[in-house]
Amino acid sequence: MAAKVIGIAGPTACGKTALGAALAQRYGGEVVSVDSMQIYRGMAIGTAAPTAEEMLGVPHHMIGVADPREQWSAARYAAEATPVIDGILARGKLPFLVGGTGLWLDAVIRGSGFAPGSAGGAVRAELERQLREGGIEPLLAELRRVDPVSAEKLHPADTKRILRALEVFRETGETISAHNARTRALPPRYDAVLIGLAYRDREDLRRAVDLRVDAMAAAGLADEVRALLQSGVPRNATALQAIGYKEFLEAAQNGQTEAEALEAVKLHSRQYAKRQMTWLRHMPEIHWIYWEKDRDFARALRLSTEILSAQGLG
RNA sequence: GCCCAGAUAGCUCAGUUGGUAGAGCAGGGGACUGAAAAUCCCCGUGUCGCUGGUUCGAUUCCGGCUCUGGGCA
Repeated sequence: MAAKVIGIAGPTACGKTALGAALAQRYGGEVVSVDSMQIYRGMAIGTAAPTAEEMLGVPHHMIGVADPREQWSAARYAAEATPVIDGILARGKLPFLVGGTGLWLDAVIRGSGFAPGSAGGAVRAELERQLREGGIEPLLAELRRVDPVSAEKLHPADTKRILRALEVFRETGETISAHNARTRALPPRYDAVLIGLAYRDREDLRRAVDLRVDAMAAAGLADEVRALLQSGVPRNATALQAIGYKEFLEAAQNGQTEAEALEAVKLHSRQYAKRQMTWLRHMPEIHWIYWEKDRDFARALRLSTEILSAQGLG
């Protein structure tokens, strides 16, 4: 029987961090962040990583563990987070997986099911060269030949996934569609109880995002971005694709003000939240808790414990 | 007060040699298995400022009015 873990998901700025820490405190658990940008060091402000006070004395893992010059992936994350989760379980405690990166959450719970090959690899580099020189058509034709199922599903403009599909086939001889079908059928590594947190009204989300971004600015986001650049993080690093960072790089290039950069951060955060909701909505096993106008934290806590005890926890 | 230019989708604007209109952005929906805070796809009816006139027919042409820029007083 797979071990039980709790997952807390939801769009950005909806209070996952606070709820996760409070629940972990109540249940004597530990928090594992599931966030593709909080893993990088030196990005606490812009990624809204929990502060010491916000952690409520609960141990938090997988925050600030990576060099921002590195490129982490969902697979790398799953490989590193799994022993951490198992360690928590071995100590007889309950792991709370808290974060907004849907794919990563999925990946840890499922157990690493990724096929080999990755950005920076030799096969990928070769594919990227072919794309540059011949365009997508020949590659798409190749994919149609070796993996018609994937070719049918992918839009011709989705070069990232077309390349990845070819990469998997070249690396392993198995098509990515066959690989995915096979790993999907495997039992998940953990038995996860998923709680989703979201705003009932989109306008409330918007307000929360605006407030948070203003708070980040007041906390010194601009300085944090500068410090990252000064420490030698290249502008094209994955870490600097994070919302809250890339906008400052762009603003500097276009001669825009910090205020304009912050407006872009707010806009991109809203659009990101929408994409997160799209991802989470297709997971039917999530138990949703919606914030009403009053954003009643005590109620969210109560509903959460009800969900958990219904699942035989607590 | 006079002259000129503009007034079209939430915003910025294009367009219709007269047959009721379309881009970008915003917004909405979706996809997603080693870049995922990434990447990709789909979705455009709105008194064409108001009001008269010409016309079979006006958002388009003409007159008046209102508003907004700019210029002259």
